[in-house]
Amino acid sequence: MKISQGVEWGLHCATLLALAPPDRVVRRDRLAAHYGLPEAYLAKHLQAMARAGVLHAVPGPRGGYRLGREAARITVLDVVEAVEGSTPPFLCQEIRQRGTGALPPDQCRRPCAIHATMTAADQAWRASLRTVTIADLVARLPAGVRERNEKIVS
Amino acid sequence: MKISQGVEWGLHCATLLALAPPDRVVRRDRLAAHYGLPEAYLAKHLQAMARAGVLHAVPGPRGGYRLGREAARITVLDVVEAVEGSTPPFLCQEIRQRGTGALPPDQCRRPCAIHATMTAADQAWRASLRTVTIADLVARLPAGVRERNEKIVS
DNA sequence: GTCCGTTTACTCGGATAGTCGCTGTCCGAGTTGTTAGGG
DNA sequence: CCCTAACAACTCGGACAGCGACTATCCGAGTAAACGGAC
Repeated sequence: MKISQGVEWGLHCATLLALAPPDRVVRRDRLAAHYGLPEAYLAKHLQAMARAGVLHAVPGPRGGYRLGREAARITVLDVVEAVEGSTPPFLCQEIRQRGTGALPPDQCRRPCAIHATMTAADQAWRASLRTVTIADLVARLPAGVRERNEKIVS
Repeated sequence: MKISQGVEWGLHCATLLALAPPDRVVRRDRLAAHYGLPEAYLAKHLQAMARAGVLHAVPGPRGGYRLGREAARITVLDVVEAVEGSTPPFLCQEIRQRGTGALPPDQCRRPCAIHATMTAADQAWRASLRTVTIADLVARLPAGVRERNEKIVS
Protein backbone atom coordinates (compact mmCIF):
# COMPACT_ATOMS: atom_id res chain seq x y z
CA MET A 1 0.00 0.00 0.00
CA LYS A 2 1.45 3.30 -1.05
CA ILE A 3 0.07 6.72 -1.91
CA SER A 4 1.50 8.23 -5.07
CA GLN A 5 3.54 11.39 -4.70
CA GLY A 6 1.20 13.10 -7.14
CA VAL A 7 -1.22 13.55 -4.25
CA GLU A 8 1.30 15.62 -2.33
CA TRP A 9 2.09 17.67 -5.42
CA GLY A 10 -1.58 18.31 -6.10
CA LEU A 11 -2.31 19.38 -2.54
CA HIS A 12 0.63 21.78 -2.42
CA CYS A 13 -0.32 23.29 -5.78
CA ALA A 14 -3.95 23.65 -4.73
CA THR A 15 -2.86 25.38 -1.53
CA LEU A 16 -0.76 27.77 -3.56
CA LEU A 17 -3.55 28.43 -6.06
CA ALA A 18 -5.88 29.23 -3.18
CA LEU A 19 -3.72 32.27 -2.41
CA ALA A 20 -4.22 33.77 -5.87
CA PRO A 21 -6.90 36.43 -6.41
CA PRO A 22 -10.20 35.19 -7.90
CA ASP A 23 -10.18 34.65 -11.67
CA ARG A 24 -6.42 34.81 -11.64
CA VAL A 25 -4.66 31.90 -13.30
CA VAL A 26 -1.15 30.61 -12.61
CA ARG A 27 0.95 29.05 -15.31
CA ARG A 28 2.05 25.47 -15.01
CA ASP A 29 5.77 26.17 -15.26
CA ARG A 30 5.53 28.62 -12.39
CA LEU A 31 3.92 26.00 -10.15
CA ALA A 32 6.58 23.47 -11.12
CA ALA A 33 9.44 25.90 -10.53
CA HIS A 34 8.03 27.00 -7.16
CA TYR A 35 8.28 23.47 -5.77
CA GLY A 36 11.16 22.19 -7.92
CA LEU A 37 9.03 19.59 -9.70
CA PRO A 38 9.33 18.20 -13.25
CA GLU A 39 6.81 20.29 -15.19
CA ALA A 40 5.85 17.63 -17.72
CA TYR A 41 4.97 15.10 -15.06
CA LEU A 42 3.19 17.60 -12.85
CA ALA A 43 1.04 18.32 -15.90
CA LYS A 44 -0.35 14.80 -15.78
CA HIS A 45 -1.69 15.30 -12.25
CA LEU A 46 -3.01 18.78 -12.89
CA GLN A 47 -4.89 17.36 -15.87
CA ALA A 48 -6.51 14.75 -13.66
CA MET A 49 -7.49 17.39 -11.12
CA ALA A 50 -8.98 19.58 -13.85
CA ARG A 51 -10.93 16.61 -15.21
CA ALA A 52 -12.39 16.04 -11.74
CA GLY A 53 -13.43 19.69 -11.45
CA VAL A 54 -11.03 20.48 -8.62
CA LEU A 55 -9.06 22.79 -10.89
CA HIS A 56 -10.03 24.82 -13.94
CA ALA A 57 -7.60 24.98 -16.83
CA VAL A 58 -7.45 28.00 -19.14
CA PRO A 59 -5.74 27.31 -22.48
CA GLY A 60 -3.90 29.69 -24.74
CA PRO A 61 -1.57 32.59 -23.94
CA ARG A 62 -2.22 34.14 -20.54
CA GLY A 63 -3.62 30.74 -19.63
CA GLY A 64 -2.95 28.57 -16.59
CA TYR A 65 -4.78 26.97 -13.70
CA ARG A 66 -7.11 28.22 -11.00
CA LEU A 67 -9.25 26.45 -8.41
CA GLY A 68 -12.42 24.93 -9.78
CA ARG A 69 -14.44 26.31 -6.84
CA GLU A 70 -13.85 28.16 -3.60
CA ALA A 71 -11.12 26.69 -1.43
CA ALA A 72 -13.47 26.04 1.48
CA ARG A 73 -15.50 23.67 -0.71
CA ILE A 74 -12.55 21.55 -1.86
CA THR A 75 -11.66 18.78 0.56
CA VAL A 76 -8.37 16.95 0.72
CA LEU A 77 -10.29 13.81 -0.23
CA ASP A 78 -11.41 15.51 -3.46
CA VAL A 79 -7.79 16.04 -4.44
CA VAL A 80 -6.76 12.52 -3.45
CA GLU A 81 -9.57 10.94 -5.45
CA ALA A 82 -8.89 13.21 -8.41
CA VAL A 83 -5.23 12.18 -8.58
CA GLU A 84 -5.36 8.55 -7.44
CA GLY A 85 -8.71 7.65 -8.89
CA SER A 86 -11.70 6.54 -6.88
CA THR A 87 -11.12 2.81 -7.10
CA PRO A 88 -11.46 1.27 -3.63
CA PRO A 89 -8.08 0.18 -2.23
CA PHE A 90 -9.33 -3.23 -1.18
CA LEU A 91 -10.77 -5.50 -3.88
CA CYS A 92 -12.40 -8.56 -2.38
CA GLN A 93 -11.65 -11.56 -4.57
CA GLU A 94 -14.26 -13.78 -2.92
CA ILE A 95 -11.81 -16.58 -2.30
CA ARG A 96 -14.37 -18.08 0.06
CA GLN A 97 -16.19 -19.20 -3.10
CA ARG A 98 -13.10 -20.86 -4.54
CA GLY A 99 -11.13 -24.02 -3.79
CA THR A 100 -12.16 -27.16 -1.96
CA GLY A 101 -13.81 -25.18 0.84
CA ALA A 102 -15.91 -23.10 -1.53
CA LEU A 103 -19.18 -21.86 -0.10
CA PRO A 104 -22.38 -21.95 -2.15
CA PRO A 105 -23.48 -18.53 -3.47
CA ASP A 106 -26.52 -18.73 -1.19
CA GLN A 107 -24.32 -18.10 1.86
CA CYS A 108 -22.40 -15.30 0.15
CA ARG A 109 -25.17 -12.80 -0.39
CA ARG A 110 -23.67 -10.55 2.25
CA PRO A 111 -20.04 -9.36 2.01
CA CYS A 112 -17.72 -11.38 4.22
CA ALA A 113 -16.55 -9.93 7.54
CA ILE A 114 -13.10 -9.24 6.15
CA HIS A 115 -14.53 -7.21 3.29
CA ALA A 116 -16.76 -5.31 5.70
CA THR A 117 -13.86 -4.56 8.04
CA MET A 118 -11.68 -3.26 5.25
CA THR A 119 -14.49 -1.15 3.86
CA ALA A 120 -15.19 0.35 7.27
CA ALA A 121 -11.53 1.28 7.68
CA ASP A 122 -11.52 2.86 4.24
CA GLN A 123 -14.61 4.85 5.14
CA ALA A 124 -12.89 6.09 8.31
CA TRP A 125 -9.87 7.12 6.26
CA ARG A 126 -11.99 9.01 3.76
CA ALA A 127 -14.07 10.63 6.46
CA SER A 128 -10.89 11.93 8.06
CA LEU A 129 -9.69 13.42 4.80
CA ARG A 130 -13.11 14.92 4.18
CA THR A 131 -12.91 17.06 7.33
CA VAL A 132 -9.99 19.10 5.99
CA THR A 133 -10.36 21.59 3.16
CA ILE A 134 -7.87 23.52 1.10
CA ALA A 135 -8.89 26.60 3.04
CA ASP A 136 -7.89 24.83 6.25
CA LEU A 137 -4.48 24.02 4.77
CA VAL A 138 -4.02 27.69 3.91
CA ALA A 139 -4.97 28.69 7.44
CA ARG A 140 -2.30 26.39 8.86
CA LEU A 141 0.56 27.86 6.85
CA PRO A 142 3.43 29.18 8.98
CA ALA A 143 3.35 32.89 9.76
CA GLY A 144 4.57 35.02 6.88
CA VAL A 145 4.47 32.27 4.29
CA ARG A 146 0.96 33.14 3.24
CA GLU A 147 1.80 36.77 2.54
CA ARG A 148 4.95 35.82 0.66
CA ASN A 149 3.19 33.27 -1.56
CA GLU A 150 0.28 35.64 -2.19
CA LYS A 151 2.72 38.06 -3.75
CA ILE A 152 4.22 35.28 -5.88
CA VAL A 153 0.92 34.21 -7.44
CA SER A 154 -0.43 37.76 -7.91
CA MET B 1 -3.10 3.30 -3.66
CA LYS B 2 -3.86 -0.37 -3.56
CA ILE B 3 -3.85 -3.07 -0.92
CA SER B 4 -2.14 -6.28 -1.99
CA GLN B 5 -4.28 -9.37 -2.22
CA GLY B 6 -1.92 -11.09 0.21
CA VAL B 7 -3.73 -9.27 3.00
CA GLU B 8 -7.01 -10.91 2.09
CA TRP B 9 -5.33 -14.30 1.86
CA GLY B 10 -3.64 -13.87 5.22
CA LEU B 11 -6.86 -12.83 6.94
CA HIS B 12 -8.84 -15.74 5.54
CA CYS B 13 -6.11 -18.19 6.50
CA ALA B 14 -5.86 -16.74 10.01
CA THR B 15 -9.63 -17.04 10.40
CA LEU B 16 -9.45 -20.65 9.35
CA LEU B 17 -6.51 -21.39 11.66
CA ALA B 18 -8.46 -19.88 14.54
CA LEU B 19 -10.95 -22.73 14.22
CA ALA B 20 -8.30 -25.40 14.76
CA PRO B 21 -7.82 -26.88 18.26
CA PRO B 22 -4.91 -25.40 20.28
CA ASP B 23 -1.45 -26.75 19.38
CA ARG B 24 -2.89 -28.19 16.19
CA VAL B 25 -1.04 -27.23 13.03
CA VAL B 26 -2.46 -27.05 9.50
CA ARG B 27 -0.30 -27.77 6.48
CA ARG B 28 0.30 -25.10 3.92
CA ASP B 29 -1.04 -27.06 0.97
CA ARG B 30 -4.31 -27.64 2.81
CA LEU B 31 -4.77 -23.90 3.35
CA ALA B 32 -3.98 -23.22 -0.31
CA ALA B 33 -6.35 -25.89 -1.55
CA HIS B 34 -9.16 -24.76 0.73
CA TYR B 35 -9.23 -21.31 -0.89
CA GLY B 36 -7.93 -22.28 -4.33
CA LEU B 37 -4.72 -20.27 -4.00
CA PRO B 38 -1.25 -20.90 -5.50
CA GLU B 39 0.59 -22.62 -2.67
CA ALA B 40 4.07 -21.31 -3.48
CA TYR B 41 2.94 -17.70 -3.46
CA LEU B 42 0.79 -18.09 -0.39
CA ALA B 43 3.94 -19.35 1.32
CA LYS B 44 5.55 -15.95 0.94
CA HIS B 45 2.79 -14.25 2.89
CA LEU B 46 2.59 -16.92 5.56
CA GLN B 47 6.33 -16.52 6.02
CA ALA B 48 5.91 -12.81 6.57
CA MET B 49 3.13 -13.41 9.08
CA ALA B 50 5.27 -15.97 10.94
CA ARG B 51 8.17 -13.51 11.05
CA ALA B 52 5.86 -10.91 12.61
CA GLY B 53 4.73 -13.38 15.27
CA VAL B 54 1.13 -13.53 14.03
CA LEU B 55 1.61 -17.16 13.02
CA HIS B 56 3.89 -19.90 14.29
CA ALA B 57 5.49 -22.23 11.77
CA VAL B 58 6.37 -25.81 12.66
CA PRO B 59 8.88 -27.44 10.28
CA GLY B 60 9.34 -31.07 9.42
CA PRO B 61 6.83 -33.86 8.91
CA ARG B 62 3.57 -33.30 10.77
CA GLY B 63 4.49 -29.59 10.51
CA GLY B 64 2.37 -26.64 9.44
CA TYR B 65 1.07 -23.35 10.77
CA ARG B 66 -0.88 -22.31 13.85
CA LEU B 67 -1.75 -18.91 15.29
CA GLY B 68 1.09 -17.22 17.12
CA ARG B 69 -1.21 -16.26 20.02
CA GLU B 70 -4.88 -16.46 20.91
CA ALA B 71 -7.23 -15.19 18.20
CA ALA B 72 -8.70 -12.50 20.45
CA ARG B 73 -5.26 -10.88 20.74
CA ILE B 74 -4.57 -10.72 16.99
CA THR B 75 -6.03 -7.65 15.32
CA VAL B 76 -6.68 -7.21 11.63
CA LEU B 77 -4.09 -4.44 11.68
CA ASP B 78 -1.48 -6.94 12.89
CA VAL B 79 -2.10 -9.10 9.82
CA VAL B 80 -2.09 -6.12 7.47
CA GLU B 81 1.19 -4.81 8.82
CA ALA B 82 2.73 -8.26 8.79
CA VAL B 83 1.93 -8.77 5.11
CA GLU B 84 2.24 -5.25 3.73
CA GLY B 85 5.02 -4.03 5.97
CA SER B 86 4.74 -1.15 8.40
CA THR B 87 6.01 1.59 6.10
CA PRO B 88 3.62 4.58 6.29
CA PRO B 89 1.59 4.94 3.07
CA PHE B 90 2.32 8.66 2.75
CA LEU B 91 5.95 9.73 2.49
CA CYS B 92 6.29 13.50 2.71
CA GLN B 93 8.97 14.64 0.29
CA GLU B 94 9.22 18.13 1.79
CA ILE B 95 8.79 19.84 -1.55
CA ARG B 96 8.16 23.07 0.38
CA GLN B 97 11.94 23.14 0.88
CA ARG B 98 12.68 22.74 -2.82
CA GLY B 99 12.43 24.97 -5.87
CA THR B 100 12.30 28.74 -6.13
CA GLY B 101 9.77 29.00 -3.31
CA ALA B 102 11.84 26.92 -0.90
CA LEU B 103 11.31 27.72 2.74
CA PRO B 104 14.27 27.93 5.12
CA PRO B 105 14.63 24.93 7.45
CA ASP B 106 13.77 27.20 10.39
CA GLN B 107 10.13 27.35 9.27
CA CYS B 108 9.97 23.60 8.64
CA ARG B 109 10.55 22.30 12.13
CA ARG B 110 6.94 21.16 12.32
CA PRO B 111 5.45 18.83 9.69
CA CYS B 112 3.41 20.69 7.10
CA ALA B 113 -0.39 20.67 7.32
CA ILE B 114 -0.64 18.25 4.41
CA HIS B 115 1.63 15.77 6.11
CA ALA B 116 -0.33 16.12 9.36
CA THR B 117 -3.66 15.59 7.59
CA MET B 118 -2.45 12.48 5.83
CA THR B 119 -0.97 11.10 9.02
CA ALA B 120 -4.21 11.71 10.91
CA ALA B 121 -6.19 9.87 8.23
CA ASP B 122 -3.74 6.98 8.38
CA GLN B 123 -4.13 6.86 12.16
CA ALA B 124 -7.91 6.71 11.76
CA TRP B 125 -7.55 3.88 9.27
CA ARG B 126 -5.30 1.90 11.57
CA ALA B 127 -7.47 2.58 14.59
CA SER B 128 -10.45 1.15 12.71
CA LEU B 129 -8.53 -1.99 11.79
CA ARG B 130 -7.31 -2.32 15.38
CA THR B 131 -10.84 -2.64 16.73
CA VAL B 132 -11.44 -5.95 14.93
CA THR B 133 -9.70 -9.16 15.95
CA ILE B 134 -9.47 -12.55 14.32
CA ALA B 135 -11.87 -13.81 16.99
CA ASP B 136 -14.40 -11.21 15.81
CA LEU B 137 -14.04 -12.42 12.23
CA VAL B 138 -14.74 -15.96 13.39
CA ALA B 139 -17.82 -14.80 15.29
CA ARG B 140 -19.19 -13.19 12.14
CA LEU B 141 -18.98 -16.31 10.00
CA PRO B 142 -22.29 -17.38 8.46
CA ALA B 143 -24.23 -19.99 10.40
CA GLY B 144 -22.91 -23.49 9.85
CA VAL B 145 -19.68 -22.44 8.23
CA ARG B 146 -17.80 -22.43 11.51
CA GLU B 147 -18.76 -25.99 12.35
CA ARG B 148 -17.93 -27.19 8.86
CA ASN B 149 -14.49 -25.53 8.82
CA GLU B 150 -13.75 -26.76 12.36
CA LYS B 151 -14.09 -30.30 11.09
CA ILE B 152 -11.80 -29.54 8.15
CA VAL B 153 -8.90 -28.29 10.25
CA SER B 154 -9.25 -30.91 12.99
C1' DG C 1 11.55 -57.29 23.50
C1' DT C 2 14.01 -52.94 23.75
C1' DC C 3 17.20 -49.44 22.50
C1' DC C 4 19.85 -46.89 19.13
C1' DG C 5 21.47 -45.23 14.72
C1' DT C 6 20.49 -44.52 10.06
C1' DT C 7 17.61 -43.56 6.52
C1' DT C 8 13.85 -41.34 4.48
C1' DA C 9 10.28 -38.49 3.34
C1' DC C 10 8.11 -34.36 4.27
C1' DT C 11 7.86 -29.49 5.82
C1' DC C 12 9.12 -24.56 5.75
C1' DG C 13 12.59 -20.80 4.13
C1' DG C 14 15.00 -17.84 1.00
C1' DA C 15 16.60 -16.87 -3.73
C1' DT C 16 14.98 -16.38 -8.65
C1' DA C 17 11.98 -14.72 -13.24
C1' DG C 18 7.51 -12.32 -15.09
C1' DT C 19 4.02 -8.64 -15.30
C1' DC C 20 1.32 -4.42 -14.13
C1' DG C 21 1.09 0.30 -12.61
C1' DC C 22 3.42 4.51 -11.24
C1' DT C 23 7.24 7.61 -12.94
C1' DG C 24 9.13 10.59 -16.34
C1' DT C 25 9.04 12.68 -21.09
C1' DC C 26 7.72 14.18 -25.60
C1' DC C 27 5.06 16.34 -29.43
C1' DG C 28 0.45 17.86 -31.30
C1' DA C 29 -4.39 20.56 -30.92
C1' DG C 30 -6.42 24.78 -29.49
C1' DT C 31 -6.59 29.66 -28.31
C1' DT C 32 -5.42 34.48 -27.77
C1' DG C 33 -2.65 38.53 -28.65
C1' DT C 34 -0.28 40.83 -32.24
C1' DT C 35 0.51 42.96 -36.47
C1' DA C 36 0.26 44.19 -41.12
C1' DG C 37 -2.72 45.62 -44.70
C1' DG C 38 -6.76 47.78 -46.62
C1' DG C 39 -10.62 51.00 -46.45
C1' DC D 1 -7.59 56.84 -38.12
C1' DC D 2 -10.31 52.43 -37.78
C1' DC D 3 -11.47 47.79 -39.00
C1' DT D 4 -10.34 43.23 -40.53
C1' DA D 5 -7.87 39.14 -41.31
C1' DA D 6 -3.92 36.41 -41.27
C1' DC D 7 0.03 35.19 -38.46
C1' DA D 8 2.58 33.64 -34.71
C1' DA D 9 3.62 32.39 -30.17
C1' DC D 10 2.19 30.34 -26.10
C1' DT D 11 -0.69 27.17 -23.31
C1' DC D 12 -2.86 22.73 -22.06
C1' DG D 13 -4.02 17.77 -23.61
C1' DG D 14 -3.10 13.08 -24.77
C1' DA D 15 0.26 9.50 -26.51
C1' DC D 16 5.03 7.22 -25.77
C1' DA D 17 9.40 4.82 -22.96
C1' DG D 18 11.61 3.46 -18.17
C1' DC D 19 11.64 1.58 -13.58
C1' DG D 20 10.10 -0.43 -9.15
C1' DA D 21 6.92 -3.27 -6.67
C1' DC D 22 3.70 -6.92 -6.49
C1' DT D 23 2.88 -11.56 -8.56
C1' DA D 24 4.23 -16.15 -9.36
C1' DT D 25 7.59 -20.05 -8.97
C1' DC D 26 11.44 -23.12 -7.93
C1' DC D 27 14.95 -25.65 -5.29
C1' DG D 28 17.68 -26.19 -0.92
C1' DA D 29 18.08 -26.45 4.57
C1' DG D 30 16.09 -28.47 8.51
C1' DT D 31 13.32 -31.73 11.16
C1' DA D 32 10.62 -35.50 12.99
C1' DA D 33 9.03 -39.95 12.13
C1' DA D 34 9.79 -44.59 10.62
C1' DC D 35 12.55 -48.59 9.97
C1' DG D 36 16.16 -51.92 10.49
C1' DG D 37 19.69 -53.94 13.16
C1' DA D 38 22.19 -54.94 17.37
C1' DC D 39 22.02 -56.09 22.20
